Amino acid sequence: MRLTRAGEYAIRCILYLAYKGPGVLVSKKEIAAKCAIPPQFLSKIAQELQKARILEIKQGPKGGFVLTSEPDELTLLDVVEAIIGEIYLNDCIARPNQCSASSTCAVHKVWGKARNELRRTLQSVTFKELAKDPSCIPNFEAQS
Amino acid sequence: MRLTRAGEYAIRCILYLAYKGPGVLVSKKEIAAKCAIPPQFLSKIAQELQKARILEIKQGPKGGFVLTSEPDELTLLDVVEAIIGEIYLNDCIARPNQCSASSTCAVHKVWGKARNELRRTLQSVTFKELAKDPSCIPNFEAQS
DNA sequence: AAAAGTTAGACTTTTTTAATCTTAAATATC
DNA sequence: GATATTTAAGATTAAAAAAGTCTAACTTTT
Repeated sequence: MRLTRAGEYAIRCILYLAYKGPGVLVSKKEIAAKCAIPPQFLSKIAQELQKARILEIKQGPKGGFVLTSEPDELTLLDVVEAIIGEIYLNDCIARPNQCSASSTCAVHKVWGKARNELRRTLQSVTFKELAKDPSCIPNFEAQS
Repeated sequence: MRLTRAGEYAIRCILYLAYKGPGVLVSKKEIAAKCAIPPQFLSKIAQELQKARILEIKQGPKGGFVLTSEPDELTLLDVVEAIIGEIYLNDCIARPNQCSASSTCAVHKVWGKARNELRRTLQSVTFKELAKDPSCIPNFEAQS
């Protein structure tokens, strides 16, 4: 019951872009270095984020990533689910047809509730707020 | 971000025992068959549950498992954490020393909050309540 | 056209989860 | 007490998922 590392990396990456400002192009190299993300792995993550229309990738020299979403509309949930897919806490809820028990079952309901709460909590936080607090990633200030 | 199958099995097993009543001995074979759990895997799960003092294992012929906890004091959280350990939603919260960011970081706080909510929700449900609704596992009634 | 930077998909490695196998131990029944 | 039944406990294997890397191709600036 853990967020994958890819998910954590995605959050860091977007946080960094949000800190730099929407519309500002930042090279992959810089992000990888500042956020301690393996560069190739970052590419894959960025691709997913682009598919979700959270950022845009610009190729060629002077290429990099640009945040296209508005930081005050972009939530933690958006980024997490762009990477790991819609959040489910257990298979029973994720694939109801594979669970032989009824969907009205009491255990089922609890997990459903827990899932909704979790999603709501992650949805309540925007990157605009998060980017205000640069303590989340070290050395945000140093160098460009 | 999913409950492991071992966790789901544990819930089913305890639900079945709670349904039968605390203090009632049920054979491993019966539980495995009714709850669709691989018998050997059930042994391992039961061992963990015994360590957590949720049930007791009785060996020999006429052996099996007995629920030792009171169903109205035993929560979903107890059973889940007996199997998968204390719940954490991300590594950053689970192993603070490995996260280079400060523990006062805003992202950190959100995950901490989400985790607390999740644990609280799972803790709010007892097996006494759950066992009232036998729809969770099929064929509860059939046979002994 | 060349060089710099990124893509995209396949591939490999590592880790985790799931399940099984084997030998041993406990206990009811005869 | 011997035997049959039932579960224990640890090692091992298998499967699945996650993490990361490699390669060849594509874009764009100069």
